Amino acid sequence: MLVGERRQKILEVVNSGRAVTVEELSRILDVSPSTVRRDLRFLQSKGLLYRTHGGAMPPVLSSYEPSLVEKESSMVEEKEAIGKYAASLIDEGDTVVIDAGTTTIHIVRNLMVNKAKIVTNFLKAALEVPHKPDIEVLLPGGNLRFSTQALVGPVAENFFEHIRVDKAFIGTNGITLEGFSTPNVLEAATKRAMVRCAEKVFVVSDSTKFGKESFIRFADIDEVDCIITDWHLPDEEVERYREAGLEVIRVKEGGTI
Amino acid sequence: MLVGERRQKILEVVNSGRAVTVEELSRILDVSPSTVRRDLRFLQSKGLLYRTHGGAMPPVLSSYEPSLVEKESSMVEEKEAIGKYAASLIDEGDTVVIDAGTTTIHIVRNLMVNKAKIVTNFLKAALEVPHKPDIEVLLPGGNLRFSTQALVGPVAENFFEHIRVDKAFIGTNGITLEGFSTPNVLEAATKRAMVRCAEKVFVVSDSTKFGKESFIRFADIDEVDCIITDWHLPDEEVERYREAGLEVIRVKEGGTI
DNA sequence: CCAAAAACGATCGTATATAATCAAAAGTAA
DNA sequence: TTACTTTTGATTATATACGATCGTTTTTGG
Repeated sequence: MLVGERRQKILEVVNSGRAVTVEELSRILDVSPSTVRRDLRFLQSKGLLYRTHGGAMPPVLSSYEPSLVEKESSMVEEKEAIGKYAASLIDEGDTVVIDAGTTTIHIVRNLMVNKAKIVTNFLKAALEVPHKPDIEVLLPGGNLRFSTQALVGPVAENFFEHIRVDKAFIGTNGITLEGFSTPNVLEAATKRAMVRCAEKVFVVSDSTKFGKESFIRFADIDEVDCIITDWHLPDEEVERYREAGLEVIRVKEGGTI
Repeated sequence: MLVGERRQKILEVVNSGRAVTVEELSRILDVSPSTVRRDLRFLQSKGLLYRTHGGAMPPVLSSYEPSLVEKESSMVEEKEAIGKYAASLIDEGDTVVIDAGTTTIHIVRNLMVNKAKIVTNFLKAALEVPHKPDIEVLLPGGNLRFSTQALVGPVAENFFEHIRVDKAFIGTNGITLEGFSTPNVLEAATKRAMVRCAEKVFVVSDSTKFGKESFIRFADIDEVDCIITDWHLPDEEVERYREAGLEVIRVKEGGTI
């Protein structure tokens, strides 16, 4: 069997959604474990699977932190509606920070203004900002996290500590009455810096994140001005956050309110 | 049998969906393995099949081979060879700067090391660095230029002024005995900062840039240690730059010297 | 926490595939 | 015919793939 053929078979097995062991692949493909390991290393370097001790699994299942591909596939309509509405809040000439995430990407895709300064630590977003003469895209420096395409670390934090912007749109993995949280320490630190550099802070998040608490808290409830979420969030939940002093906006399908 | 006819038959076999070996094709078509390899090489260069050690397979099956779709710009083979050779100059554990450009992208695609720190102002390159645990990708901040996907401006320059790296690989649009030049003012300033932060400076450029002078000069001839170019550059030209104190490396096709 | 077991990466010798080279053959044009 | 180019197959040095081994790291199960 040819090298490429074999690697293709490995991808078929792994991307069918299940995890597989080195020993198993070695048996199926009739090659030594060494060879299987070499192949897995190669495929991992291309980002096509995730290597774990003893075997491999699809990249989307790689950790408790869902990858971009997976997350983008769930709640897409809701996220798009949220992004569209959030984009409508950006005024001509504004300077705004846009966080990394599967919801925030829809903000830049729906940008309406002709003049603005967009600051983002999200490479995917930076590349999707509409090309207009008076729209400027600024990136902080930092370490690139492959899984989320976000720039993080001390360089990024330092950048945000030295700028002031009109509005920040932040994504999150968990929302409770205590605050907002995310699974990754580095990204949390960056989000914290972004929150602090903005005049007005918006959290954009679909309704499934409410009531969940992730690993690290990056903002207290009173550090955020407004939550933009979708139509599924129940009234009583909205009420609780309003009583805590936040503005809560539930967008309807299509991004209206 | 005519050449075109034979190649057509190869495509029929391969695009029927299965992988095929050189030996098998040699027998079917009744030509030598050398000829089969020549045909396969030709067909691969057209993106019509994917070559793997020992044979070939349809391009759709080789989802891990991205370079098939992008044969857009000129001097692709030369640039790839230059990039491959430049990549081989990066040692384990090095910290290197990689500039934006159509040649430099091939450096990251051919990275061989397992441990390195890659600093680049080129978003496309940052996203194509192989995912390995000890390879770190660092971006300077800055303004994003849409046309080149490069980060430029004062933020980027300031970043490079405050770091030191082992090697820098810089692209250029013009090379004369006076120095190196590029059309855009902002990018020139960034290149200048990159040149100054590196222990050893390599310029990577295909041979068509020699003798041309672009708008802004970003480095004098003595600020660069080595030029890596392709096999088309004539001997007398090489000699001129060597007399000026530069190392000039002409890579052969495939990235060897 | 520790120790046994499993999996790992690195390395090496062997086998195979490949590109580069060259000379012969076949085709082309004068 | 001759001079020239293209195509081909044989040759050879180089590159790549592979499995086995071994010392190290990670996981597991007390």
